[in-house]
Parts: sequence; C-alpha cells; structure tokens
Amino acid sequence: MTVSDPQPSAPAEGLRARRRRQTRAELHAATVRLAREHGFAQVTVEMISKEVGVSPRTFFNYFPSKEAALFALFGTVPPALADRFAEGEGSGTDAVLRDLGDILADHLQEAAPEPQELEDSLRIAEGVPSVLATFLAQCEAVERDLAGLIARRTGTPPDGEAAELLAGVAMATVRSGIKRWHQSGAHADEGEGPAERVRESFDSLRTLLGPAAVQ
Amino acid sequence: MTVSDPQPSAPAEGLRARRRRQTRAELHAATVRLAREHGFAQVTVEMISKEVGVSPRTFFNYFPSKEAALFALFGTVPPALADRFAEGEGSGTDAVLRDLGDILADHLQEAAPEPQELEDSLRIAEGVPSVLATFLAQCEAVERDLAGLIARRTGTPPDGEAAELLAGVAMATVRSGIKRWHQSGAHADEGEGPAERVRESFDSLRTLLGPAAVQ
DNA sequence: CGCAAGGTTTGCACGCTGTGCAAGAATCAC
DNA sequence: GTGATTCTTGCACAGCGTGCAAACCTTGCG
Repeated sequence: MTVSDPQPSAPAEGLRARRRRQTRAELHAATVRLAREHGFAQVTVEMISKEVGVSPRTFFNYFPSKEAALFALFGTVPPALADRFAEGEGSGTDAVLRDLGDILADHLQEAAPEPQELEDSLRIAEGVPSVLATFLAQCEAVERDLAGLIARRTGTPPDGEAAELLAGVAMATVRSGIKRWHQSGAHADEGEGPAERVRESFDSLRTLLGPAAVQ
Repeated sequence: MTVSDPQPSAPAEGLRARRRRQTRAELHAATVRLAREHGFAQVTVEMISKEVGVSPRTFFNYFPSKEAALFALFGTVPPALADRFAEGEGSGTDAVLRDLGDILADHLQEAAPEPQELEDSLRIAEGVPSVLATFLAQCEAVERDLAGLIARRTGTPPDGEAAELLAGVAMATVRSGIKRWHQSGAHADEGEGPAERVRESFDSLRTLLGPAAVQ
C-alpha cells in the first residue's frame, strides 16, 4: 500500500469509511436483486446478509428496515447543488421552480447511477404498500431540505408557507416525472433516463402554471 | 327495536355493517389515545384490542398494521364531493385548483370530526418515521383519486401528465395546510380547524402562482 | 320457525422483524 | 506499539403479521 493521499485536499476518507460505503451499497444491490427475482415478501434479511457476507444483525446497522434498503438513492441534496441553487438569481416562483428542476434532475442523475435498480424498486413499490410508503417518506425528507434551501434563497423564514408550498410542488413534479419514466417502458430503450423525464415534467409544470392558465 | 328504516332510500345498513364500522372506529380511537398517553412504541396491539374488547387477531382484520390504525381518516373521496368536482365548470388550472381546494377542505371537515385526534396523530408522526410514512401513503392514495377526477373533468386520459401534476400540487397544498394548523397551537384555541387552514393554503398557492409570479 | 349460506371472530402456530446488550475484532490517532 | 474508538457479531427477546380451521353469528329464504 502506498502511503500517498488518494486526493490532496480531500477529506481523507479512511479505510473505515470506504468499507462502510461499500457494504451499504452491496446490501442495497443485493436487496433489489433478490426482491426482483423472488418477490419482496419472500426475501428475508437473512438471505440478503448472507449474500453480502455479513451477519443479519449487521444489516440493521445500515438500514432500519428491509424497505429502506430498497431505496438507498436520493439521500440529502449534496452541498454543491444546494449552494448552486441557494445562491441563484431571482426570488419569483418562476425562477425558483426552474432552478429547482435543474438541481433535482442533476441530483437524480448523480444519485441513481443504475436506472435498472430504480426501475426494479419502483415496480416493487407498486405491489407492496410498505415499500411505497418508504419511498414517499424519502421524498418528503428531500422536500424538507428543499423548503430550507428555498427559504435561504428568498430570505424568508425556514418554516414559511411559500417555501413549503414550492418545495411540495417541486417534489410532486419529481415524483410525476419518475412515475412517467417508469410507466413508459423505462429501461427498455436506453434513450431516456429518469432525469430527462423529470426535466420534461418541470417543463409541463411550467406550461400548466403559465399565463395561459389564468384564463 | 323498531323495524322502521332509519332513512328511507338508504342502502339499508345492516346490523353487521354497523357493528363493523363501530369496531373500526373504536380501534382507531383507542390506538390514538393509548399512543398519546404511553408513546406509540410502547403501545402493543394486545393493549389496543383488550381496550376495545376484541382479540388481537381481530385487530388485523381491520387494520394491516398499528400505524394504519392511527390514520383512519382520509379515506376515499366520497362520491358526492367527487361528482360535485368532476361536473364543475372550467378546465383551466385556476378553476380546477380552486374547486379542488373546496372539496378537499370539505372532505377534511367531514372525515375528521375530532380535531384532537388528528392533532395527536400528527404529533406522533413527527417522532415515528413509520407513522409518517403511513400518513404520506394515505395522502398519495387520495392523490391518485384526485388525478382520476381531474381527468374525468377535463376529458383527458386518466393517466395524463397534467392531471397527475395538478393532483400532486393539490395534495402538497393540503399537507402544507394541515402542517401549519398543527404547528400553530392547533387545538389550543378552537378558533380554526384544519379545514380552514387548508383553505388558506390554497389561497396562498393562488397568490404564489398568480400573474405576479411570472414576473 | 328452521335451516342453509356466507361472513366474522377467535385461538393457535409459526416465521420474521427489529432492538438492546456485551464481548470481540478491526481501525485509527498518536 | 498502544490505547481509544468504531464496527461486527451472537444472543436473547418482545412483538408483528399471517395462514388456517373451528366456532359463532347474522342474513335471507322457504
């Protein structure tokens, strides 16, 4: 092993952190794969952990439930994107929604490198209520993040109503985009990823809320 | 017991259906009360069913989980309201959102006769992820309903993008209204119920999306 | 009324989830 | 190298949620 830093000025991710990230990713991948092959209900934590080579007890050190392991994507909005948005120009509904669409699509593109896994997870969510509920809870967590960012950008209080509403509208749009991507063949033709669909949904939203809507 | 029908032209609700509804309501009420007093995690299905006087096994004939028993409100949109909306005038975003706000506030007013229970359930949801997830899942179920209604009203396909987006926006607004009602003293002063707050949130949404927003 | 049909409750058994705890192993900082 | 910190693991255990079959109760009908 060379002693040189992998990347100068990096947070110096130790061996510990690296292994932890990897184990987490493997548990997630194994959960999705096994659930696709045998059905979510048939998969037990014991199977998953055996597949990865850890003890069942360890599984729960990484995820609070089987459901949570399915949707390991979509964590907190990374600081880089958050800053990019918060420091953007314009406090109007238009500008804010446009920029939200941008960073959310980017976030999705980064956080979900493997569309096949997202596709599988979504199909499972359709049939298993508890999985759908977990997905929605993760979306809501992102929504909270967004509300804070919007407040930061517009200079309004972090629990303001406008920020809350806009965050809700944005996440509803994201969910719609993901849903539509999932419903239309999705992974069959590699043409479009979920991120592109989300962008399209934000365009549709724009049209829907445009001046024409005021009749 | 008189043999006269309670209400002429009613579906003649039998003894069976009546008892079933009552048991369901009692299980819900007991769950909320026990969770408020002892904390959700400390309450077991055994306690709840003992409280109501049924077997633990029977509890699961009514609710699929402890969490689901907390939010027995907010079922499907009743046909009367659904028809009122679907047959309303105007296909524009404005008109649709306004009418959605109306029927959803009405629905909330009918479906949640006891604000104290809603208040308690929401506080519990703040601290227990699985309860929050269940709440969100129920909101999403309503959202699906709404999308269908919107499609019916505007003559678009039931899985159209515009209907989906509008339904998402509407439910985000409802959630925001409920949240704000819950956060501001809520039940302390009887002045405002959740339904009024939801109406206010729809007003805020209107302002937010109004012509001014287009800058 | 008497009786058959269908729905509801209940007990029983069972596998699985999810958590607290304490001992041991691996990594880190110095 | 050495101690401190973090992570893994086994163990035990309460509780969840479900399938099944027997008992029970409503309902409708002759």
